[in-house]
Amino acid sequence: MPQRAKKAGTAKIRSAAFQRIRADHQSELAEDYVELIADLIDERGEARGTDVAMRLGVANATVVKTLKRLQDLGLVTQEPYRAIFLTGGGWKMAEDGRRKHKIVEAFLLALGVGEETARIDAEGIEHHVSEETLRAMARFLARKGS
Amino acid sequence: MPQRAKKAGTAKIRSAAFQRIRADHQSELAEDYVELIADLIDERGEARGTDVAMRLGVANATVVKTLKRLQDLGLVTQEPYRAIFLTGGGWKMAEDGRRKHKIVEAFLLALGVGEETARIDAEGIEHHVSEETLRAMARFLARKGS
DNA sequence: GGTGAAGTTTAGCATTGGCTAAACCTATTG
DNA sequence: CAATAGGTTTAGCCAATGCTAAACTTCACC
Repeated sequence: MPQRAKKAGTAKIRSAAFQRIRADHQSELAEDYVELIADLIDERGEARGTDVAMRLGVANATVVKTLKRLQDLGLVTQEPYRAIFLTGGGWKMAEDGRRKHKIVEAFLLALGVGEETARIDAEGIEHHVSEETLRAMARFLARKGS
Repeated sequence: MPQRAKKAGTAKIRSAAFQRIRADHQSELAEDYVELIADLIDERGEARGTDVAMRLGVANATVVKTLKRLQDLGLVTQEPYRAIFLTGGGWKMAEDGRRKHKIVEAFLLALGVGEETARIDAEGIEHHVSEETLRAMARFLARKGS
């Protein structure tokens, strides 16, 4: 007794996009953390919770809680009251994030977007671009650069 | 007693990006809902909770709960066991989302990204592009089209 | 008009990611 | 080597978003 014809197939395909976005959001925070920790280690030799909290704009306690989760995920290691380190997996994720970020930001700049905006938008976009889109952006940059 | 020189200004600017992303995430779900409801109303005259749930790929109960919040936000109206309607503000938000989505998707296609990927990526990206970036994308499309 | 299937809501639970306040280490400095 | 300031963690709260299972409406059909 369908009140209407159901485009079931369409619905399923559509929902896939939303499901991917929800999954992305889950990893997004993790990526932001490890990327930031990697930056801090590179910049100043170590990453402290307070610095992470400041740069992310959240409270200290929030960082502690999230780091616990990241530790469970095998991305970081940590002793109480000590600096934060990345595991192999953590570094891999951080590098991947930086790679995406660089491409997206460079691409936006090449598109004519201002520096400040490019950096901010890249931060939001980097977690939602597929490899295919990244390749297209890289292609654009190569063409433009030549 | 700084163990190191603090680039306080940089930290503040950086955290702004993350704070915007967190804010974006809050409105993101709302936008997805109203956009989807608008689509359903246009396509078939009314939006039912079940359809929304199916297309988003979440459980029915989740939709009910979220719609309650959207109602509090003044975006939708609803009577129990009845279809869902958008308020003026809801329509405005939906239109804005569709506008962004269209630009981003068309832009990705113009970049050479495949249809399927363009649609999925656009869904994720549309909530994170500034007006400035949208203008740059529109400019690109205009140039390309001419 | 009664009945049953489909759609909707309620209830109750889990997880994530925020917060503040208080307790707790660490390490510089006097 | 004690005091103390600053960094870190714990405890306990809240809101949002997801779920399943059970209760409740609606409506089409007999």
